[in-house]
Amino acid sequence: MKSMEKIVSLCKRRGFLFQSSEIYGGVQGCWDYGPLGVELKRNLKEAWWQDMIAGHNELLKPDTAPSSFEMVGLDCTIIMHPQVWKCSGHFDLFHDHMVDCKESKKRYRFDQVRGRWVEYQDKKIFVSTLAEIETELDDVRRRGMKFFRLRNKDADKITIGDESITLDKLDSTTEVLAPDAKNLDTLTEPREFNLMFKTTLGALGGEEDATFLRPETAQGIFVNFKNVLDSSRVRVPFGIGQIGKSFRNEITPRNFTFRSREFEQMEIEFFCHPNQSQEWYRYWRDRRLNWYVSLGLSSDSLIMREHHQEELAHYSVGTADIEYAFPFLPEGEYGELEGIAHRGDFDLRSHMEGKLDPSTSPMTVELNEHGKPKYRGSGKDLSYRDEILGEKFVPHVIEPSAGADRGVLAFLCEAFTEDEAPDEKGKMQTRTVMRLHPRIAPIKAAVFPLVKKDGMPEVAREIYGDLKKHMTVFYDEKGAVGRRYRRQDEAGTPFCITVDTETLENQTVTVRDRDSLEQSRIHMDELAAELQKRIGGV
RNA sequence: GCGGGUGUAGUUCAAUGGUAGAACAUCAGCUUCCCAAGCUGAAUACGAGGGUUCGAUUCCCUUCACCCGCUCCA
Repeated sequence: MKSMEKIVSLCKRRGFLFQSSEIYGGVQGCWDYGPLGVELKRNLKEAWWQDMIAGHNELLKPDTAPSSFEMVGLDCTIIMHPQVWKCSGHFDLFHDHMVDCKESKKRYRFDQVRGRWVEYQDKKIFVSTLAEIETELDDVRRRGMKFFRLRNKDADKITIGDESITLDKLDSTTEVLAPDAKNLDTLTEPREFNLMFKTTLGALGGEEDATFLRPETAQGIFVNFKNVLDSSRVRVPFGIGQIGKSFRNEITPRNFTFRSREFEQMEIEFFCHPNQSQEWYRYWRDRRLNWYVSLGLSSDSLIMREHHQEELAHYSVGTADIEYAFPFLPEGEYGELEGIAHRGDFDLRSHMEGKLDPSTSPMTVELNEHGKPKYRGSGKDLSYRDEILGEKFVPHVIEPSAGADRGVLAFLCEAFTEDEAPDEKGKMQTRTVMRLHPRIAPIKAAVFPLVKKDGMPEVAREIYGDLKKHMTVFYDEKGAVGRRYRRQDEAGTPFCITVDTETLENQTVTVRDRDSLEQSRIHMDELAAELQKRIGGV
């Protein structure tokens, strides 16, 4: 049985994950990687970088891709110019105003709750509802009548306002019947929930120097688009990848590292011709799903969830989430590992012209009450000139955005297995094994002398030293060999190399496989090559 | 942010208004030729702050963290 409790406890016990600042009681939503965890996470990030960026061959067209393409990397700062977040839309989106209902204890986005004025005799109240647009009027009528204790036959005695308006357009909430309340005036004052971490540039900085820790790494790529074009001779279609920390002040961090306040992203912004964006979207969506499977996530536990048309910004051809059946979720529910979004030209154009209004088509710059751009863009030309087509255009963007910490968590959950094997007394013992893919396993191989005598430790140490030049290895000569095997099972080490009597005679060692428990005999000199073959990847 | 629950050793759990125990894990030694064996020994814990009390890990308050449900999740 995979329980989150067991996984969390193993992570702590073996040094995969610790709570941040634990000796002071911990900090909500912050987690540290221990000695094993840091290797696992590094391996995952390196596998991503290798498979997406460094190892990409721009000369060959992948089978399923519309054409060949280039990939380059980037590493941007966490603190950026404040205007970046205004034009990206994060400044507005992350400054939600929320109200709490004192009666129902529910919380609502202030600008998302709508309703109508309802009048009966001398009394006028504002009935709010979360119902869909189509059923909104009926819901307001029903709740309004209930409030005034009217029967169906009295339906015409109340007057319902023609206009459906949101709470933020009201002067006060004292006459408001909250969506889940029976009484009036149960809402608190709207309060700001700032989901971005505010910080200050410069030691003496005041409010005008305020900026934010980035809530995503993507914007660093967009604002460097021109720099990359000018310096690296890449041509559309091409992608820019980045791995780095991002910060979101989550209201309710929970579920171990799944929703952390400080987390690491692995993002690609892929720039292509608008006419080809749909094909590229499908290519990246399928390729990214396969990547997780190739590293050992079971396809039964993964789903690709395409967002419905109504969830999409109008400029987007599609957005899909790759989701994993985390053990802390109820049966049949999935948590997001990665989102692949078609972003059109929203980002590049917003950084050129000023923040666009995504609800307009074609998109125009969002204006303030004076008819000026609400947030001014950089004014720099971020379009692309295709010399072959003789065409100038703003590329469309496909964004595969993965959470590194969520990936690590998914692989930990997937790897955790318990099986039962009889010990030498015939008593059943539980064996805990982390079946991590050899490519991401923190330790690739452990080296043991079978016993701590007869010159076996000396030979084993020599092998250890040689292997260390090629991969992460672990040396252990303490206690019974069975116990040492079990320890490595919990760490997810795929191979254990044991020096025995035969080694002293013919220089062969046994290689024990973590999953099959099978042992094969290999000559010492071939060990590094053989292990690298079995680990796969690069 | 709301409601409920839980905080004791590295882990999983006991007990107690007056000296805090166990199992496994860890370390040292002996033993050991292939899957958590055995023997001997060792180290290690009451989340934090305040209050009540002669005395608090235990009772009370506050706080922090974790778990469950709601809420939120661009």
